[in-house]
Amino acid sequence: MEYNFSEIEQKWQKAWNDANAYAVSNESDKPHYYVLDMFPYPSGAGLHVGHPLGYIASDIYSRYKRQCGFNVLHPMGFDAYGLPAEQYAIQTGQHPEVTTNKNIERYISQLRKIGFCYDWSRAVKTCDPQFYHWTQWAFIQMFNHYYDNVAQKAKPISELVARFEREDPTWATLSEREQQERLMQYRIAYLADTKVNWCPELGTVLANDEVSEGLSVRGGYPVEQRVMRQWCLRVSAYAPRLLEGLDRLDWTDSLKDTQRNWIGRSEGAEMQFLVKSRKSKVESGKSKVESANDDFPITIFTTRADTVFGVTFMVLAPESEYVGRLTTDEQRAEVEQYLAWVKHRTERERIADRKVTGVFSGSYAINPLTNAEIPIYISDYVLAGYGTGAIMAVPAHDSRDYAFAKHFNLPIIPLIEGADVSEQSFDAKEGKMMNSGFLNGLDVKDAIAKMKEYITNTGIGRVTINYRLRDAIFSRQRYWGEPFPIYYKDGMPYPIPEDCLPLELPAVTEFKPTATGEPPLGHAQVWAWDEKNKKVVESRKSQVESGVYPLELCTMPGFAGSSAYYLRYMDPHNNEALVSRQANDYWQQVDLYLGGSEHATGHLIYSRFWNKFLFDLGLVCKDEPFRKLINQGMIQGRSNFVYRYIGEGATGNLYVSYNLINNPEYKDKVQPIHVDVNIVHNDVLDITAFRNWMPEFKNATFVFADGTSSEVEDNPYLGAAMPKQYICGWAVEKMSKSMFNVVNPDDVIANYGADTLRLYEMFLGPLEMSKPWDTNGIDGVHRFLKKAWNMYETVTDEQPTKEELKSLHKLIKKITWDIENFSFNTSIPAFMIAQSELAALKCNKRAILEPFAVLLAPYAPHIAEEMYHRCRALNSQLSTLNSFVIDAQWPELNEAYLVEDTQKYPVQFNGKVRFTLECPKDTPKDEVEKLVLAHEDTARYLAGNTPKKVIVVPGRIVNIVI
RNA sequence: GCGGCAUUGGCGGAAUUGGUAGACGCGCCAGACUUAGGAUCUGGUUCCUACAAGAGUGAAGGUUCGAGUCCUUUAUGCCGCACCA
Repeated sequence: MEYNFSEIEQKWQKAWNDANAYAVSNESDKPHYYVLDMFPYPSGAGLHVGHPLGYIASDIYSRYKRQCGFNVLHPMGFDAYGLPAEQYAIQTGQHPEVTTNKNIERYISQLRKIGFCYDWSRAVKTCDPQFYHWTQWAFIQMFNHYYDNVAQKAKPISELVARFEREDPTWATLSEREQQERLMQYRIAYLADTKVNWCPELGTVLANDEVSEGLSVRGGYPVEQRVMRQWCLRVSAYAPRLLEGLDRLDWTDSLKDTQRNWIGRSEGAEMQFLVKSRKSKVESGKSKVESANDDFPITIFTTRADTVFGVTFMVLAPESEYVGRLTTDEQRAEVEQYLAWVKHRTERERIADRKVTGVFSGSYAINPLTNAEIPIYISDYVLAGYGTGAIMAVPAHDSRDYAFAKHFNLPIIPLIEGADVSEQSFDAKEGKMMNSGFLNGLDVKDAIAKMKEYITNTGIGRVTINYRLRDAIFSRQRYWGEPFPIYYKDGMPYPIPEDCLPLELPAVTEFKPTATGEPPLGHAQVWAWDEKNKKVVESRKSQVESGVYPLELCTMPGFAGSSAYYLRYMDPHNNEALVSRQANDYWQQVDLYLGGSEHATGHLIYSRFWNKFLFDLGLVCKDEPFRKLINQGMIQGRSNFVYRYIGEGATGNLYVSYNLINNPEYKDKVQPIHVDVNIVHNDVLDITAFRNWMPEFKNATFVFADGTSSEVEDNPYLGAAMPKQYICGWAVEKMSKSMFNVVNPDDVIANYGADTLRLYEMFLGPLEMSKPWDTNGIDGVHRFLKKAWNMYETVTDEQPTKEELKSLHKLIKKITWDIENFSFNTSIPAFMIAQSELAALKCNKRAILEPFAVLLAPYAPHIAEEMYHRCRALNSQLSTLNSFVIDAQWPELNEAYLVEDTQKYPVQFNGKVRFTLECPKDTPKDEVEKLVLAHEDTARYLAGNTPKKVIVVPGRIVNIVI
């Protein structure tokens, strides 16, 4: 019987669907297991073969866990808010919701064809009001909480208010507005004027992880710096816990390192440098006596406290609050010119052009250790966002300070013995100190410690830890995102009551910013908050009636919806809470999370932050969301090329086969042209399809692999002509439309079936590695399924032989190990070997074939399901379609057959194998040694010598050193 | 600059704890069956070599009875971060 994959796959997909076979309950006596894929953004291009790689792996693991008796939560959903749908809306006027829903439909139909065991009843999409209800709700909680740095957890803002009332007598004297402004500095979700990444082309701000090398990650448009009033999330407050939490996670080291790097903890010290009042300096006798009151301290952060003796100047970031205060009248014009220049530079220019720039402020500070007067400069190599935005410059031991000192001709004092700083700085933290007062002679590490002690004792500073991680900017001047549940009264933000959620995204007809430069929500007719009646009303009413206030016009960024979606799957239809206590207690956390490593510094930080916040509020039971995480590699494209002849007499119509392009007559006379990989099979071009592909190839002629141009080979037999082969070249490139190398899983499924696609994606290589999609091997995998299928032609109830059982048990052991270790690629060879062994034994016994199908089921569920039922059909009582492979338990290992009764020991003399000793498998090491020495071959090879050493390895080998 | 990962036949890749390197698949070669076909089956296929023998996991050292695997140095490629004080 033919392996009719499309019939089998359709039959079982329908059966699973009709029986609701993969619906999961929150109430079960079984142990729980939660397997999650990073949900996709449904792009207009649909899925290509790279997308399902991780989904297939997680599906295999889910099915396996289910077969092992676990209650497995394995959901899928859609990250539905995002820029592409909105950009498309701006261009076409098509509402993003329409486009998004269309794309989601397409994704679902593509995913269904691959045969995943998702519980579709739990599907979520972030743009659904029932879903973003809880995104908005979480935001309100963040607004209503502050981070208590002593307790290291979030606490209600009311507690902070109570503390102010109790401890701060000035609190009561503040106006409502002043109080609110003060609280704003503590809230976890807060409004602040911050320097943001502004992308003029997209008309919105972007978070740091959404910008790469001065360009937006989506679209690649230039990004500039701007100060704007924005919603921010106090992610930085959680930096210590985000860092420390990594130690308890089962993630790869590289991903943990990426996060550690991004969080960027550095131990150091803050120190105060007193700025000499310039007035008293410039003119001491003339005006009234300017006292030391005019002196003020600037705080700097350093990790090299040991180098204070070498500080010869200071540098402030151009955005530093001290700049205005420090600039002297004489320097003001120059400073302002510099500030203007810095401001107009885009981030990209700043990165590309790293020449030394800066300006003297006119002021001097006092080095607290040497009492030397040191000039204060302003330069954009000091970042406002890191540390205090001010540094002490040690040119001898910091390369950036060194370059600056050389440029401005500032003194350089070497502090480490033997360090030559005439050409470059000595940055390494090693060596013995000199020119450093009481630090002289100490090793750098000891000097740092001693200086920290000194700083603490004298009170000129304090030991502190600095983090690179910054607060997340949470406002987007965009339409297609979650609206903020916030309205403004007297310019101050207030959350709308929780029982009024969700605050639904209003309809608009224009997706561009308004004429006055407001975000697109400014176009909404109905977008104002009636405080008394607790409802959204027409925008214009806020102008006239009292009690009606404008609503926030920004929306939330993409990561808002994806930060807690894994919790929602636990309890997706709950209208009372994000997730019920009971559901959360049952599922606990995501046991296995699969997705790309590109989310390392975005989604995976934000999710952990969000989860920790909810944990602080006692709403979730685990403080980390994802216990084990695996990054699947990217699937690159494998492009194919034809080679157009452009040499002498070229007509532009002649294409040379790849194997010939280095021949003298064609070398450097051909031009590679991308050809659609879908009309190439195993690098052989389908000539007819090529001619029909595009008009310019309609009259194409070829030099075929054999070097001739005639399309028909002389045929010694009568009849049909033999088509000749044109070989294409290839290269690994990004999978994209313009390279004509996009492979759609639908096409693979149509030609080979979903089971072949699943198996082949796994066979391609290790899950975590990047690899090109190369269809050349797919036939081999498909052939395996066909051969396996043929074994189920007739199934008998005969007793299996020992050999057959051994083959099966070897397979059970291997597949179990593979799945537990996510080594899916090595399973396919194991199946192939077992299949060929069983076929050689002509095995058609149910006792073997039924477990074989069970083992295959996670990888190729449709064919396995059919095989399984063919086995069960032997017994008519079991032949109903109501039981599925998923009900069958993973086969138990039978140790008796797994291991051979005898063990073979290859015996080596000085590394060369001379004979093989066979003995009972449990023979102890020293017994093996005795048997080897007693062997007749041993005596022959020893030839009277005594062996120096006999090594019996627990595995197999016996090594004799003569 | 800092951090991480990789490097094995013509190709993708196996080798799970340091123990017969090259599993399995592709491709290629030979054969079988066939009114020749992009079907199926069988055998072969790291390199060098007529054989025997030898060499061999980017390179060079080291540890070990034994190294693709561990250590040191180094080369190349990929990824992440980057005036982070």
